[in-house]
Amino acid sequence: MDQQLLALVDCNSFYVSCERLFAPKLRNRAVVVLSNNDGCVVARSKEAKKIPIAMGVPLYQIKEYVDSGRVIAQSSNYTLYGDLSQRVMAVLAAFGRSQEIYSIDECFLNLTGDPNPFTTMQLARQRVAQYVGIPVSVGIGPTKTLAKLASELAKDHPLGVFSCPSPGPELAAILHGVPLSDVWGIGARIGEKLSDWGVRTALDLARLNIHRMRDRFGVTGARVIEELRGVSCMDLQSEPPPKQSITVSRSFGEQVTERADLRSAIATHIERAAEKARGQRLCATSLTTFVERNRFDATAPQCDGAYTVTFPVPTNLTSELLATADVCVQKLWQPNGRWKKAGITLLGLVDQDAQQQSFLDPIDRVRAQALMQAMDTINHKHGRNLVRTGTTTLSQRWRPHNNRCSPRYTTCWDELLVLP
DNA sequence: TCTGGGGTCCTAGGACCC
DNA sequence: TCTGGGGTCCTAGGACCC
Repeated sequence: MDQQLLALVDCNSFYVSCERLFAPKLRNRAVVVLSNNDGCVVARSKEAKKIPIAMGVPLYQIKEYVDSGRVIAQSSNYTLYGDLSQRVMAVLAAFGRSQEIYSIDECFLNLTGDPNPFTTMQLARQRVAQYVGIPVSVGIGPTKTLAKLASELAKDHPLGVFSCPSPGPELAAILHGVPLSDVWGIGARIGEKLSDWGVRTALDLARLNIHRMRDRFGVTGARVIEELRGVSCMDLQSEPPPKQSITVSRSFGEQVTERADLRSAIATHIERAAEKARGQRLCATSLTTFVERNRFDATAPQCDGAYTVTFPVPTNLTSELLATADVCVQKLWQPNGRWKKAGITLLGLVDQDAQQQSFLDPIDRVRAQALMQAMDTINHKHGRNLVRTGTTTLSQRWRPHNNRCSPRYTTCWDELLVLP
């Protein structure tokens, strides 16, 4: 069995690269792509990173750069990015045994057994550039975490591909140069706490006592250490796992205080989510509506809230989902509320086609059992071939303990047939 | 004045059941 | 007055990712 070998392919400044395909004047310039309402920066070109412009900064904070022409700010076009992403992924799929599409601009490839992984990835890079026109960086390593880390190093590498050495002094030297915050899975919070322990670099983390990490940060923390040591804890998933939730949310352009405005926004989000669910052939068991105040405004009254409605039968029908809007608004609205954001999440997703099945299964089971009993009894008594027919109805059973309903099936026998 | 949107996983604690 | 322990389900909240 070959030692596992993975590659992480990452599109460079993906949204900016997409925009550059159709606007050559954006090349070699500092470019940023903005979020939905042109609110803040969600992508930066290499030149913009150098200035530096931080990820996520609001547009007004870099207004001077934009006004002076030093930085070009571009509105986003997610349909375009989604389309180009599919093309990039399709080209890359041919270069590994299997592929896991991790995000819109990244995928893992399984290179296990490839005698020349570095050459293969150089070719992959060329092909993507040739067929789609998007520049990519490739990191190669024995675990996802190391491949990811290598892909960051690849961005500064002239060949655009970087291969992680096997665990040993050479790898240790590399990890020593990587700040903790660049390690996949270590965010701001955990990074800060680890810093208090004197852990500053990826090497410090790889050498940390794993039990200490496990006690303080759980299994996810311990996994990061193992992966940095070359022990794979995260498998490549070539089949995308089934979706668990669908969210639609938006910030308001300006604060909302009116009940009707809140209802209107929620209704719009529900309609959009219903479309998404039907598009993916999924039905929801529950719908959560949430509202938030402006978290940057300390004077805003506390009016955050969430309310969940559970459906007796999973649904993706706009009308059925929309019917919950009024009760949600009623629960969440308050006289002095000033809201900045509203959204809805569909949860408990089940396959639309399988849903029909699971809905019928219990009925069939009940019916079949009752039928067999009835037939046994009658046929035993009368020595004849008898069978009963009837209707099965679905009703709800209230569960006070968790404020939910569960389905109840009732069968009503109404006919006695004699079989020939 | 102006600050995105969509996900996942893990854990702790409460309620319930046997 | 005494009043178990183990398992499961559910939810809220925290942390992370792109």
